[in-house]
Amino acid sequence: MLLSQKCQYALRASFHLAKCYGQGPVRIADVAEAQAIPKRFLEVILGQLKQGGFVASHRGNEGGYVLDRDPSGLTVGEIIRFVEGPIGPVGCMAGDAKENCPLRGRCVFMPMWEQVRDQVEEVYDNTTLQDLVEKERAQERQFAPDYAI
Amino acid sequence: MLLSQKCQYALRASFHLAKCYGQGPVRIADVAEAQAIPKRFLEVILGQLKQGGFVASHRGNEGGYVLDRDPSGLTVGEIIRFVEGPIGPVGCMAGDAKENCPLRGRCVFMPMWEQVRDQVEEVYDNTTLQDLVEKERAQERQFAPDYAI
DNA sequence: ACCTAGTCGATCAAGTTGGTCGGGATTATA
DNA sequence: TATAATCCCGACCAACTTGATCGACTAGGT
Repeated sequence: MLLSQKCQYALRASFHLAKCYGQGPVRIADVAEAQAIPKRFLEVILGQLKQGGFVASHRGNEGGYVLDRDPSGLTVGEIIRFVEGPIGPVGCMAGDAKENCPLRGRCVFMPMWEQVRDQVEEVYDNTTLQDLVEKERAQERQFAPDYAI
Repeated sequence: MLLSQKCQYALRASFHLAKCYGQGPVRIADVAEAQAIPKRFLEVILGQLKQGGFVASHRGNEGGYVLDRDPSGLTVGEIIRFVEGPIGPVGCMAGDAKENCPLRGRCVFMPMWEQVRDQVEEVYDNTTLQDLVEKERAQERQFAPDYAI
């Protein structure tokens, strides 16, 4: 039912890097502070996202992380699937678990599960990090429209 | 992301009792066998559903469980909420967890979470046990239309 | 009285979650 | 080349949840 904390952290971290896209590396500590994520745990998460090709890192002084994908082409769904595995309300919809279902083929719930999965994927796969960044910028303009005056 | 095994068992058990609605008590062992649920575990689950007023039990010889609600008025959503708690992709949408969110008020993800929750609830709250029973009966007619000849 | 079934509380192994820690490797800059 | 900043890596860990199992007990019908 719920997304793991780790997955939410991964999304928030990616989002933060999307905000800083094109501005050079961002330190783990900065991401951690901005997004209220435990720093040591974030190290683990960013390392994983790096394996997946979502982010890239620069070591040493002046180092940090950058988003390694164009935010306008990177969806929330991709990140969730990478961290959590296939999207869906039950495990028996994908992979080998599907074959092991004792009710294989005659499970009345399956159409409902599929309906839910499709609805959820629809949302996650049509939300890009760019969308979120723009949404936040729009909100900031609304609540502090004259910050530059 | 996923519904717990327990919740799926609860749904399958309720569904089975809905199939037998109006035909007297069904033994735990029968439900367990029909729905491929570990019997001892099912005891626990049915006990819980009884507390929630979803089912009723009759002890002694010829005893068993019956659905204590009209299947046409009992939705999947009700059962899921009873077993799993509030529906939604993240914990910080309901109750006290909402207040504890470090990003309270300015979380860009919240509208997306709400969208997902609404879509999922839409499906679960509009599927009754009666719907599922009828769907299965229709399927059986399709695959074995002449079983009574 | 006796059999059948539900009931209740304790218990439990294994896996997942959500982290933490120490120290090592790498790089920019002075 | 020293140094400070920064990421990197594997090990470790406590707490919780999941998915059960067991034995003994209680209630009901015949």
